[in-house]
Amino acid sequence: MDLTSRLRSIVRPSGQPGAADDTPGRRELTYEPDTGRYEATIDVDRVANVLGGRVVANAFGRALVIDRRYESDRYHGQWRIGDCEVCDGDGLRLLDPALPSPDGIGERTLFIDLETTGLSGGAGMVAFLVGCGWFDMGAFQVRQFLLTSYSAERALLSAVADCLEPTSLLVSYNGKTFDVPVMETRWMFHRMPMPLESVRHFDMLHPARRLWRTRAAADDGEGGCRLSTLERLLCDVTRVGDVPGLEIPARYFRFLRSGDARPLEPVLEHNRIDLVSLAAVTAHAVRLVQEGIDRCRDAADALALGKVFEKAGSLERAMTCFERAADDQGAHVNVRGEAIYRLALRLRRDRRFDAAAVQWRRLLDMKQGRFGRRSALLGPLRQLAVEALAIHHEHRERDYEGARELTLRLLDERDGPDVRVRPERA
DNA sequence: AGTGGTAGCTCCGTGCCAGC
DNA sequence: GCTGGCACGGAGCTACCACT
Repeated sequence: MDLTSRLRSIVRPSGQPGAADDTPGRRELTYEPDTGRYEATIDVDRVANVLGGRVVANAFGRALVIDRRYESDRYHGQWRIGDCEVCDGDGLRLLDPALPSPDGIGERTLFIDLETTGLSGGAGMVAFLVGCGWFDMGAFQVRQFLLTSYSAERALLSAVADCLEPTSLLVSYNGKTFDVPVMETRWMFHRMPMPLESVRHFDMLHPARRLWRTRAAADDGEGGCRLSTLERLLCDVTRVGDVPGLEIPARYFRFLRSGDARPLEPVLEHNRIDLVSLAAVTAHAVRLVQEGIDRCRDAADALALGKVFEKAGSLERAMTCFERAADDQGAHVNVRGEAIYRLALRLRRDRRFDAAAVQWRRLLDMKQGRFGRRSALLGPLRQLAVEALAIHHEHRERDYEGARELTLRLLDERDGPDVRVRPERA
Protein backbone atom coordinates (compact mmCIF):
# COMPACT_ATOMS: atom_id res chain seq x y z
CA MET A 1 0.00 0.00 0.00
CA ASP A 2 1.44 3.42 -0.93
CA LEU A 3 1.60 6.27 1.57
CA THR A 4 -1.45 8.08 0.20
CA SER A 5 -3.57 4.96 0.51
CA ARG A 6 -2.33 4.36 4.04
CA LEU A 7 -3.17 7.90 5.11
CA ARG A 8 -6.52 7.61 3.39
CA SER A 9 -7.27 4.51 5.42
CA ILE A 10 -6.40 6.37 8.61
CA VAL A 11 -8.75 9.28 8.01
CA ARG A 12 -11.67 7.09 6.89
CA PRO A 13 -14.23 6.05 9.50
CA SER A 14 -13.17 2.77 11.11
CA GLY A 15 -14.70 -0.38 9.68
CA GLN A 16 -15.79 1.36 6.48
CA PRO A 17 -12.84 1.22 4.10
CA GLY A 18 -13.65 2.99 0.91
CA ALA A 19 -17.10 3.95 2.14
CA ALA A 20 -18.73 6.97 0.57
CA ASP A 21 -18.33 9.98 2.89
CA ASP A 22 -20.71 12.92 3.05
CA THR A 23 -18.72 14.88 5.67
CA PRO A 24 -19.29 18.58 4.85
CA GLY A 25 -16.29 20.04 3.03
CA ARG A 26 -14.42 16.73 2.83
CA ARG A 27 -12.46 15.73 -0.30
CA GLU A 28 -9.49 13.51 -1.26
CA LEU A 29 -6.22 13.52 0.70
CA THR A 30 -3.45 15.03 -1.46
CA TYR A 31 0.21 15.89 -1.18
CA GLU A 32 1.06 19.61 -0.85
CA PRO A 33 4.50 20.07 -2.49
CA ASP A 34 4.92 23.59 -1.01
CA THR A 35 4.69 22.31 2.54
CA GLY A 36 5.56 18.64 2.20
CA ARG A 37 2.34 17.69 4.03
CA TYR A 38 -0.66 15.53 3.22
CA GLU A 39 -3.94 17.37 3.50
CA ALA A 40 -7.50 16.79 2.46
CA THR A 41 -8.29 18.88 -0.60
CA ILE A 42 -10.87 21.03 1.07
CA ASP A 43 -13.86 22.56 -0.63
CA VAL A 44 -13.52 26.12 0.68
CA ASP A 45 -17.01 27.17 -0.44
CA ARG A 46 -18.50 24.27 1.45
CA VAL A 47 -16.47 25.08 4.60
CA ALA A 48 -17.63 28.69 4.31
CA ASN A 49 -21.19 27.42 4.14
CA VAL A 50 -20.74 25.21 7.23
CA LEU A 51 -19.16 28.03 9.28
CA GLY A 52 -21.35 30.85 8.03
CA GLY A 53 -18.51 32.64 6.27
CA ARG A 54 -17.64 33.83 2.78
CA VAL A 55 -14.71 33.46 0.41
CA VAL A 56 -12.71 36.51 -0.65
CA ALA A 57 -10.30 36.46 -3.58
CA ASN A 58 -7.05 38.40 -3.85
CA ALA A 59 -3.83 38.26 -5.86
CA PHE A 60 -2.62 35.22 -3.88
CA GLY A 61 -5.76 33.11 -4.03
CA ARG A 62 -8.89 32.68 -1.96
CA ALA A 63 -9.29 33.25 1.78
CA LEU A 64 -12.14 32.30 4.08
CA VAL A 65 -13.63 35.16 6.11
CA ILE A 66 -16.25 34.90 8.86
CA ASP A 67 -17.99 38.09 10.02
CA ARG A 68 -20.00 38.48 13.19
CA ARG A 69 -21.48 41.63 14.65
CA TYR A 70 -22.19 42.27 18.34
CA GLU A 71 -24.75 45.06 18.52
CA SER A 72 -24.20 47.86 21.04
CA ASP A 73 -27.16 46.94 23.26
CA ARG A 74 -26.01 43.32 23.64
CA TYR A 75 -24.37 42.31 26.94
CA HIS A 76 -21.07 40.52 27.53
CA GLY A 77 -21.47 39.44 31.14
CA GLN A 78 -22.21 42.64 33.05
CA TRP A 79 -20.87 44.84 30.29
CA ARG A 80 -22.93 46.38 27.52
CA ILE A 81 -21.04 46.05 24.23
CA GLY A 82 -21.58 49.73 23.43
CA ASP A 83 -19.81 50.66 26.69
CA CYS A 84 -16.66 48.68 25.80
CA GLU A 85 -15.51 51.14 23.15
CA VAL A 86 -12.08 52.50 24.06
CA CYS A 87 -11.01 55.99 23.05
CA ASP A 88 -7.36 56.22 22.10
CA GLY A 89 -6.60 58.90 24.67
CA ASP A 90 -4.82 59.62 27.94
CA GLY A 91 -6.30 56.53 29.61
CA LEU A 92 -4.25 54.17 27.47
CA ARG A 93 -1.07 56.16 28.00
CA LEU A 94 -1.60 56.12 31.77
CA LEU A 95 -1.82 52.32 31.52
CA ASP A 96 1.22 52.10 29.24
CA PRO A 97 3.47 55.17 29.48
CA ALA A 98 5.64 53.81 26.64
CA LEU A 99 2.73 53.95 24.18
CA PRO A 100 3.49 56.68 21.62
CA SER A 101 0.96 59.45 21.04
CA PRO A 102 -1.27 58.98 18.00
CA ASP A 103 0.03 60.73 14.90
CA GLY A 104 -3.29 60.78 13.07
CA ILE A 105 -6.95 61.31 13.86
CA GLY A 106 -10.08 59.32 13.23
CA GLU A 107 -8.32 56.01 12.56
CA ARG A 108 -9.25 52.57 13.81
CA THR A 109 -8.43 50.73 17.02
CA LEU A 110 -8.23 47.03 16.20
CA PHE A 111 -8.28 44.13 18.67
CA ILE A 112 -6.41 41.02 17.60
CA ASP A 113 -6.27 37.42 18.81
CA LEU A 114 -4.76 34.38 17.08
CA GLU A 115 -5.33 30.67 17.25
CA THR A 116 -2.20 28.80 16.19
CA THR A 117 -1.01 25.28 15.56
CA GLY A 118 0.90 25.30 18.87
CA LEU A 119 3.20 27.34 21.06
CA SER A 120 6.56 26.02 20.04
CA GLY A 121 7.45 29.03 17.91
CA GLY A 122 9.65 29.17 14.84
CA ALA A 123 8.67 28.95 11.17
CA GLY A 124 6.68 25.72 11.70
CA MET A 125 3.99 27.38 13.78
CA VAL A 126 1.12 28.79 11.77
CA ALA A 127 -1.72 31.14 12.74
CA PHE A 128 -4.66 29.20 11.33
CA LEU A 129 -7.24 31.64 12.68
CA VAL A 130 -6.68 35.40 12.82
CA GLY A 131 -9.42 37.15 14.78
CA CYS A 132 -9.82 40.91 14.40
CA GLY A 133 -12.38 43.14 16.10
CA TRP A 134 -13.21 46.84 15.96
CA PHE A 135 -16.01 49.18 16.95
CA ASP A 136 -18.33 50.36 14.25
CA MET A 137 -21.21 52.71 15.10
CA GLY A 138 -21.19 51.42 18.70
CA ALA A 139 -21.32 47.76 17.67
CA PHE A 140 -18.36 45.38 17.87
CA GLN A 141 -17.51 43.96 14.48
CA VAL A 142 -15.51 40.71 14.46
CA ARG A 143 -13.77 39.44 11.34
CA GLN A 144 -12.06 36.04 11.44
CA PHE A 145 -9.70 34.71 8.78
CA LEU A 146 -9.51 30.92 8.67
CA LEU A 147 -6.69 29.02 6.97
CA THR A 148 -8.30 26.18 5.02
CA SER A 149 -5.00 24.71 3.79
CA TYR A 150 -1.30 25.51 4.21
CA SER A 151 -1.10 26.49 0.55
CA ALA A 152 -3.72 29.21 1.14
CA GLU A 153 -1.63 31.02 3.74
CA ARG A 154 -0.44 33.82 1.47
CA ALA A 155 -4.02 34.61 0.49
CA LEU A 156 -4.97 34.70 4.19
CA LEU A 157 -2.00 36.91 5.13
CA SER A 158 -2.82 39.28 2.30
CA ALA A 159 -6.47 39.49 3.38
CA VAL A 160 -5.42 40.16 7.00
CA ALA A 161 -3.05 42.90 5.79
CA ASP A 162 -5.93 44.53 3.91
CA CYS A 163 -8.05 44.43 7.07
CA LEU A 164 -5.24 46.07 9.07
CA GLU A 165 -4.81 48.87 6.52
CA PRO A 166 -6.85 51.59 8.34
CA THR A 167 -5.56 50.58 11.80
CA SER A 168 -3.67 53.13 13.90
CA LEU A 169 -3.70 51.23 17.18
CA LEU A 170 -3.52 47.49 17.77
CA VAL A 171 -4.77 46.05 21.08
CA SER A 172 -3.83 42.52 22.14
CA TYR A 173 -3.38 40.30 25.19
CA ASN A 174 0.24 39.16 25.40
CA GLY A 175 0.49 40.21 21.76
CA LYS A 176 3.97 41.73 22.12
CA THR A 177 5.30 38.29 22.91
CA PHE A 178 2.92 36.06 21.01
CA ASP A 179 0.48 37.36 18.38
CA VAL A 180 2.57 40.04 16.67
CA PRO A 181 5.82 38.00 16.45
CA VAL A 182 3.83 35.05 15.05
CA MET A 183 2.21 37.20 12.35
CA GLU A 184 5.49 38.91 11.49
CA THR A 185 7.21 35.53 11.16
CA ARG A 186 4.50 34.39 8.73
CA TRP A 187 4.68 37.56 6.62
CA MET A 188 8.48 37.32 6.63
CA PHE A 189 8.39 33.61 5.76
CA HIS A 190 6.38 34.45 2.63
CA ARG A 191 8.51 37.55 1.91
CA MET A 192 5.46 39.76 2.16
CA PRO A 193 5.33 43.36 3.48
CA MET A 194 4.77 43.59 7.24
CA PRO A 195 1.76 45.86 7.83
CA LEU A 196 2.16 46.04 11.64
CA GLU A 197 5.60 47.67 11.60
CA SER A 198 4.25 51.21 11.78
CA VAL A 199 1.18 50.44 13.93
CA ARG A 200 1.18 51.44 17.61
CA HIS A 201 0.60 48.45 19.85
CA PHE A 202 -1.08 48.34 23.27
CA ASP A 203 -0.59 45.00 25.04
CA MET A 204 -3.23 44.74 27.76
CA LEU A 205 -1.44 41.93 29.62
CA HIS A 206 1.07 44.11 31.46
CA PRO A 207 -1.31 46.83 32.73
CA ALA A 208 -3.70 44.02 33.71
CA ARG A 209 -0.98 42.44 35.83
CA ARG A 210 -0.26 45.75 37.53
CA LEU A 211 -3.93 46.35 38.26
CA TRP A 212 -5.36 42.94 39.04
CA ARG A 213 -2.56 40.46 39.71
CA THR A 214 -3.37 40.29 43.41
CA ARG A 215 -7.08 39.79 42.85
CA ALA A 216 -6.61 37.35 39.97
CA ALA A 217 -4.13 35.30 42.00
CA ALA A 218 -6.61 35.06 44.86
CA ASP A 219 -9.39 34.02 42.48
CA ASP A 220 -7.50 31.82 40.06
CA GLY A 221 -5.73 29.63 42.56
CA GLU A 222 -2.92 29.17 40.05
CA GLY A 223 -1.77 32.73 40.56
CA GLY A 224 -2.40 33.74 36.98
CA CYS A 225 -3.61 36.90 35.27
CA ARG A 226 -5.12 35.15 32.27
CA LEU A 227 -7.69 36.85 30.08
CA SER A 228 -10.25 34.17 31.00
CA THR A 229 -9.70 34.88 34.71
CA LEU A 230 -10.16 38.62 34.20
CA GLU A 231 -13.31 38.27 32.09
CA ARG A 232 -14.86 36.24 34.92
CA LEU A 233 -13.61 38.61 37.62
CA LEU A 234 -14.35 41.94 35.98
CA CYS A 235 -17.19 41.20 33.55
CA ASP A 236 -18.85 38.26 35.29
CA VAL A 237 -18.57 36.18 32.12
CA THR A 238 -18.89 32.42 32.46
CA ARG A 239 -18.03 30.35 29.39
CA VAL A 240 -20.15 27.29 28.81
CA GLY A 241 -18.69 24.50 26.67
CA ASP A 242 -15.57 26.50 25.84
CA VAL A 243 -12.70 24.71 24.07
CA PRO A 244 -9.54 24.47 26.23
CA GLY A 245 -6.57 26.15 24.54
CA LEU A 246 -4.61 22.89 24.53
CA GLU A 247 -7.29 21.23 22.41
CA ILE A 248 -7.36 23.90 19.71
CA PRO A 249 -4.39 22.75 17.55
CA ALA A 250 -5.67 19.16 17.61
CA ARG A 251 -9.09 20.27 16.32
CA TYR A 252 -7.43 22.17 13.48
CA PHE A 253 -5.25 19.21 12.47
CA ARG A 254 -8.33 17.00 12.48
CA PHE A 255 -10.02 19.51 10.16
CA LEU A 256 -7.03 19.46 7.79
CA ARG A 257 -7.08 15.67 7.64
CA SER A 258 -10.82 15.22 7.34
CA GLY A 259 -12.07 18.44 5.76
CA ASP A 260 -14.86 18.42 8.35
CA ALA A 261 -15.14 22.03 9.59
CA ARG A 262 -17.81 21.40 12.23
CA PRO A 263 -15.34 20.83 15.16
CA LEU A 264 -13.87 24.25 14.33
CA GLU A 265 -17.04 26.14 15.19
CA PRO A 266 -16.32 26.10 18.98
CA VAL A 267 -12.77 27.31 18.19
CA LEU A 268 -14.20 30.25 16.24
CA GLU A 269 -16.56 31.00 19.13
CA HIS A 270 -13.66 30.79 21.63
CA ASN A 271 -11.71 33.30 19.53
CA ARG A 272 -14.71 35.67 19.28
CA ILE A 273 -15.24 35.60 23.07
CA ASP A 274 -11.53 36.31 23.58
CA LEU A 275 -11.85 39.38 21.35
CA VAL A 276 -14.97 40.72 23.07
CA SER A 277 -13.45 40.06 26.50
CA LEU A 278 -10.26 41.84 25.47
CA ALA A 279 -12.30 44.89 24.47
CA ALA A 280 -14.28 44.75 27.73
CA VAL A 281 -11.21 44.32 29.97
CA THR A 282 -9.41 47.15 28.16
CA ALA A 283 -12.44 49.41 28.58
CA HIS A 284 -12.59 48.47 32.27
CA ALA A 285 -8.92 49.42 32.77
CA VAL A 286 -9.28 52.70 30.91
CA ARG A 287 -12.33 53.65 32.99
CA LEU A 288 -10.42 52.80 36.16
CA VAL A 289 -7.54 55.16 35.40
CA GLN A 290 -9.82 57.86 34.03
CA GLU A 291 -12.19 57.89 36.99
CA GLY A 292 -9.44 57.16 39.53
CA ILE A 293 -9.86 56.35 43.18
CA ASP A 294 -13.68 56.61 43.16
CA ARG A 295 -13.90 53.53 40.94
CA CYS A 296 -11.77 51.37 43.28
CA ARG A 297 -13.69 48.61 45.04
CA ASP A 298 -11.23 48.14 47.90
CA ALA A 299 -7.76 48.91 49.28
CA ALA A 300 -6.07 46.39 46.98
CA ASP A 301 -7.59 48.18 43.97
CA ALA A 302 -6.43 51.54 45.32
CA LEU A 303 -2.88 50.28 45.92
CA ALA A 304 -2.64 48.77 42.42
CA LEU A 305 -4.04 51.92 40.82
CA GLY A 306 -1.56 54.02 42.81
CA LYS A 307 1.31 51.99 41.37
CA VAL A 308 -0.04 52.49 37.83
CA PHE A 309 -0.29 56.26 38.40
CA GLU A 310 3.20 56.33 39.92
CA LYS A 311 4.68 54.51 36.93
CA ALA A 312 2.92 56.96 34.62
CA GLY A 313 4.40 59.90 36.57
CA SER A 314 0.99 61.02 37.86
CA LEU A 315 2.32 61.39 41.39
CA GLU A 316 -0.49 63.38 43.04
CA ARG A 317 -3.04 60.77 41.98
CA ALA A 318 -0.68 58.00 43.10
CA MET A 319 -0.43 59.57 46.57
CA THR A 320 -4.22 59.83 46.83
CA CYS A 321 -4.54 56.11 46.05
CA PHE A 322 -1.81 55.09 48.51
CA GLU A 323 -3.43 57.21 51.22
CA ARG A 324 -6.81 55.59 50.61
CA ALA A 325 -5.33 52.09 50.87
CA ALA A 326 -3.23 53.03 53.91
CA ASP A 327 -6.26 54.44 55.74
CA ASP A 328 -8.44 51.39 55.15
CA GLN A 329 -8.46 49.68 58.54
CA GLY A 330 -10.29 46.67 57.14
CA ALA A 331 -7.68 45.98 54.46
CA HIS A 332 -5.29 43.03 54.53
CA VAL A 333 -2.11 43.87 56.48
CA ASN A 334 0.04 43.29 53.38
CA VAL A 335 -2.02 45.76 51.35
CA ARG A 336 -2.03 48.41 54.08
CA GLY A 337 1.64 47.84 54.83
CA GLU A 338 2.71 48.22 51.23
CA ALA A 339 0.52 51.32 50.79
CA ILE A 340 2.14 52.98 53.82
CA TYR A 341 5.60 51.91 52.61
CA ARG A 342 5.01 53.44 49.16
CA LEU A 343 3.55 56.57 50.73
CA ALA A 344 6.70 56.97 52.83
CA LEU A 345 8.98 56.44 49.83
CA ARG A 346 7.02 58.99 47.81
CA LEU A 347 7.26 61.55 50.62
CA ARG A 348 11.00 60.95 51.05
CA ARG A 349 11.56 61.46 47.32
CA ASP A 350 9.75 64.78 47.64
CA ARG A 351 12.20 65.60 50.48
CA ARG A 352 9.27 65.76 52.92
CA PHE A 353 11.33 63.86 55.49
CA ASP A 354 9.20 64.59 58.55
CA ALA A 355 6.04 63.43 56.81
CA ALA A 356 7.89 60.32 55.60
CA ALA A 357 9.01 59.60 59.18
CA VAL A 358 5.38 59.70 60.31
CA GLN A 359 4.60 56.96 57.77
CA TRP A 360 7.65 54.85 58.74
CA ARG A 361 6.49 55.08 62.37
CA ARG A 362 2.97 54.14 61.29
CA LEU A 363 4.32 51.04 59.55
CA LEU A 364 6.15 50.03 62.74
CA ASP A 365 3.01 50.50 64.80
CA MET A 366 0.95 48.22 62.56
CA LYS A 367 -0.35 45.03 64.08
CA GLN A 368 1.03 41.96 62.35
CA GLY A 369 -2.40 40.54 61.68
CA ARG A 370 -4.97 38.35 63.28
CA PHE A 371 -3.96 35.42 65.49
CA GLY A 372 -0.53 37.03 65.98
CA ARG A 373 0.80 35.41 62.80
CA ARG A 374 3.76 37.25 61.25
CA SER A 375 3.23 38.45 57.71
CA ALA A 376 5.97 37.40 55.25
CA LEU A 377 5.70 40.80 53.55
CA LEU A 378 5.16 43.06 56.54
CA GLY A 379 8.30 41.81 58.30
CA PRO A 380 10.77 43.03 55.63
CA LEU A 381 8.82 46.28 55.18
CA ARG A 382 9.10 46.92 58.90
CA GLN A 383 12.85 46.32 58.74
CA LEU A 384 13.12 48.91 55.97
CA ALA A 385 11.01 51.29 58.06
CA VAL A 386 13.26 50.83 61.11
CA GLU A 387 16.35 51.49 58.99
CA ALA A 388 14.86 54.62 57.40
CA LEU A 389 13.71 55.91 60.79
CA ALA A 390 17.12 55.29 62.37
CA ILE A 391 18.77 57.33 59.59
CA HIS A 392 16.17 60.06 60.05
CA HIS A 393 16.78 60.23 63.80
CA GLU A 394 20.56 60.30 63.44
CA HIS A 395 20.96 62.72 60.53
CA ARG A 396 17.99 65.03 60.73
CA GLU A 397 16.62 64.85 64.27
CA ARG A 398 20.05 64.53 65.89
CA ASP A 399 18.40 62.10 68.25
CA TYR A 400 21.32 59.71 68.64
CA GLU A 401 19.76 57.72 71.47
CA GLY A 402 16.60 57.16 69.40
CA ALA A 403 18.71 56.15 66.39
CA ARG A 404 20.66 53.70 68.58
CA GLU A 405 17.49 52.11 69.92
CA LEU A 406 16.11 51.68 66.41
CA THR A 407 19.39 50.21 65.15
CA LEU A 408 19.43 47.67 67.98
CA ARG A 409 15.82 46.81 67.18
CA LEU A 410 16.72 46.36 63.51
CA LEU A 411 19.61 44.04 64.39
CA ASP A 412 17.30 42.12 66.67
CA GLU A 413 14.62 41.73 63.94
CA ARG A 414 17.23 40.72 61.36
CA ASP A 415 18.16 37.72 63.50
CA GLY A 416 14.99 36.18 62.11
CA PRO A 417 14.74 34.41 58.73
CA ASP A 418 16.06 36.38 55.75
CA VAL A 419 13.02 37.22 53.62
CA ARG A 420 13.39 39.14 50.38
CA VAL A 421 11.14 42.16 49.91
CA ARG A 422 8.69 41.64 47.11
CA PRO A 423 5.90 44.08 47.83
CA GLU A 424 3.32 42.69 45.43
CA ARG A 425 1.01 39.97 46.62
CA ALA A 426 -1.51 40.32 49.39
C1' DA B 1 6.80 23.45 24.72
C1' DG B 2 9.60 28.78 22.98
C1' DT B 3 9.46 33.51 23.34
C1' DG B 4 9.97 38.09 25.04
C1' DG B 5 8.10 41.90 28.10
C1' DT B 6 8.14 43.28 32.71
C1' DA B 7 9.12 43.67 37.74
C1' DG B 8 12.31 43.46 41.18
C1' DC B 9 16.91 43.05 42.70
C1' DT B 10 21.89 44.62 43.13
C1' DC B 11 25.52 47.60 41.91
C1' DC B 12 27.38 51.89 40.88
C1' DG B 13 27.59 56.75 39.49
C1' DT B 14 25.83 61.24 40.55
C1' DG B 15 23.68 65.18 42.85
C1' DC B 16 22.73 67.30 47.03
C1' DC B 17 23.51 68.65 51.67
C1' DA B 18 25.79 69.31 56.17
C1' DG B 19 29.85 69.58 58.91
C1' DC B 20 34.44 70.93 59.39
C1' DG C 1 36.89 73.55 49.29
C1' DC C 2 36.97 68.90 50.99
C1' DT C 3 34.75 64.88 52.89
C1' DG C 4 31.17 61.70 54.02
C1' DG C 5 26.52 60.17 53.90
C1' DC C 6 21.82 60.01 51.96
C1' DA C 7 18.82 59.33 48.17
C1' DC C 8 17.86 58.60 43.52
C1' DG C 9 18.02 56.55 39.03
C1' DG C 10 20.13 53.88 35.22
C1' DA C 11 22.29 49.49 33.74
C1' DG C 12 22.48 44.74 33.90
C1' DC C 13 20.78 40.61 35.59
C1' DT C 14 17.24 37.01 36.93
C1' DA C 15 12.72 35.09 37.54
C1' DC C 16 8.17 34.94 36.22
C1' DC C 17 4.31 34.43 33.18
C1' DA C 18 0.85 34.31 29.27
C1' DC C 19 -0.06 33.00 24.66
C1' DT C 20 -1.92 27.94 21.60
